[in-house]
Amino acid sequence: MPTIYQVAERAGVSLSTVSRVLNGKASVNKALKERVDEAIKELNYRPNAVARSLANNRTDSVGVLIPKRNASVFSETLQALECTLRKAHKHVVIAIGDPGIEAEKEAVEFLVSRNCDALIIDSETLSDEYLVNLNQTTLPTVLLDRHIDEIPDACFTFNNEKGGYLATRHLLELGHKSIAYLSGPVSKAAAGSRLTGHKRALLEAGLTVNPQLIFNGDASENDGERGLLELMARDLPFSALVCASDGMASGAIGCARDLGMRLPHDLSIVGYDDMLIAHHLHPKLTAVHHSRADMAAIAATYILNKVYGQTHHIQPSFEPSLVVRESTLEFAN
Amino acid sequence: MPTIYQVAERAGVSLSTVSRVLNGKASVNKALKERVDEAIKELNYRPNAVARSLANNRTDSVGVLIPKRNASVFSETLQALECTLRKAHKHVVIAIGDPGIEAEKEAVEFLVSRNCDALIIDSETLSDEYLVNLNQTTLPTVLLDRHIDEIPDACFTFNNEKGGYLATRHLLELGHKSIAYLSGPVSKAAAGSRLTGHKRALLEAGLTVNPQLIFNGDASENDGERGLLELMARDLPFSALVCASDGMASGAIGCARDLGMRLPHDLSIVGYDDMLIAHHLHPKLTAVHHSRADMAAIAATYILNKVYGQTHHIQPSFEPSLVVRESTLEFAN
DNA sequence: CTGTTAGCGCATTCAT
DNA sequence: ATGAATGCGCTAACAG
Repeated sequence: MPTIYQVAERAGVSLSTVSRVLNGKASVNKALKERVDEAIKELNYRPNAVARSLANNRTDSVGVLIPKRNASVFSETLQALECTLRKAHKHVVIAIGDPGIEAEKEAVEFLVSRNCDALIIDSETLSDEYLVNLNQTTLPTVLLDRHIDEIPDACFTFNNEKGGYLATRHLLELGHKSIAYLSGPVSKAAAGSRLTGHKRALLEAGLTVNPQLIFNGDASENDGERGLLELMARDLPFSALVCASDGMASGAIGCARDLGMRLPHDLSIVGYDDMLIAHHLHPKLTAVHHSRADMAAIAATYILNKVYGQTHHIQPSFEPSLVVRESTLEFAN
Repeated sequence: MPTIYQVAERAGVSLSTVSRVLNGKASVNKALKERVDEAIKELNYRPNAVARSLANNRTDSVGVLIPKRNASVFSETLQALECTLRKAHKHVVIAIGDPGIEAEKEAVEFLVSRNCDALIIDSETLSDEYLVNLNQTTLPTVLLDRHIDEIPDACFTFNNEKGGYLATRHLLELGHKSIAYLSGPVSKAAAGSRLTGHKRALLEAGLTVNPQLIFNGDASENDGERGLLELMARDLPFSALVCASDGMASGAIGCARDLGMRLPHDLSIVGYDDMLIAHHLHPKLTAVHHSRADMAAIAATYILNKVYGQTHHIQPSFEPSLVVRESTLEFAN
């Protein structure tokens, strides 16, 4: 590997001059510049990124912490991040969080020890305090799918309330009057907001919120099944079901089929997230969709602006929308 | 950030001594070592990875080129790679290949320019020649899911022939005599091998290979549907169908259902890959399974051994296996 | 076993 | 506009 010295020698200039044409900040005599460019080509010179990093205290890398969980979210997020960052000549160093707060802290440590210029973190388990501190004292950090009051600018979240609202309103518009709800853990903001949106739609339509029609579970397929069974055991009739995740919807669909129900005739179901499986379920799942890719791209752009002084335009919001497929049907009395 | 000098000063030793206790290669007087350790703790010193890289010409990073395609493969591969590399204190820099040979070359260039110590490449489009040259002249490189004769050690592939064989034998064991086959592009080694395995199973069972029962398509869902329709149009009865990918199986299942067939009674179907969707399809898909995670982990371990002089044991092979679910049934005449 | 010294390749003062 | 000198933080000879 040739160094900047050899380029300088071949071009008959000092290394400072080479450095200048390389970085293009200071101006250089045209003739010299050409000689340098030629030398660079002849030697097939490539600047050494490590040396450059040491000299200017910057690695042009951003660390991404992302948990294992589901494949769709994982790949959509990562692909969007990498794509927008690489276009800006930044590289992404990944750390995949094993579950557990200690493991995630370790992963962050790892990223920090790698001298990343910034961090993009998708974590539910790390504490607010830790993240705020990280962002303020160690490294510029942005958060995916999470909100912390102290650092609003660094947080990117979906409008879950609206998503919950859209799901339920769709069912209402189809004429359903009795709508059950399979909720994720309300201790998590996202699940709570979705439920809030659901209730708002109900109230707006002049209906009342009946707690007997709401099941609280985690977001798993298993709890989708459990939830449907329990709701039916409560013996309150309902013709439609909103699931706070595609996984729950999948579980509910399987359960309904086992119970001999015909879908969507006997029960309309809407899911949430619109991941790959929504399309593969039968009937194909009507679901609330939001784009992780958009969120990731915007978060990355924010980093580009803030940390690297670029000035991309940031489109401010990404709203959920409803994708209507085959799992919902007009209410037929 | 404290430097090694400050640690040396505080401990009252030279920076070499600090470096020695840090790297633990040369031996250091116990008392001195303790003073150094203490100073490190007091200052909360962290060695600067960039400076270290510059000094020893090594970044402890491995570049991973992986194409966009499907989420399951993407995340499974990446997670396994990252996990095994991070345990060894190596970090992974990712480049996600946009389709196209030029884009992938650019991505490799990007990784190389980042001074990765090694490359792990999952690409179908880059030419053998390019990859061999890369591995031999630029950087140690391993290939995922691809074989090149010139560099056998650097290639990690599945036993696709066996997988195709297993799929068909399963059907034969269930009593099926007339088995159709939806093939991926036979120009690709993997698809070709699977088909070869299918034929071997047929021949072994004393049956003949009927080209009329074989459809050649890409691996897409669409071609699953197209394939089934075309096979049926050929008017040769068959009671079972092997699909060379889960995607094709998904398409075939949807198509069969649209045709009013009852699955698996009217047609047994087996898929290949056993990705997430296999579980979500209805009926749940019986499929050939192989572990991308295992392959990725082994490839990473190979790098650890070869590039970083570690001596992990490499379990030599990862064989496909058949996961029987609900989409195959005994042949009932 | 320990300290001194000289790079690793580049960016960046500071003179000129 | 150009070149010489210095330093980024660390490792690795080398000498003692």
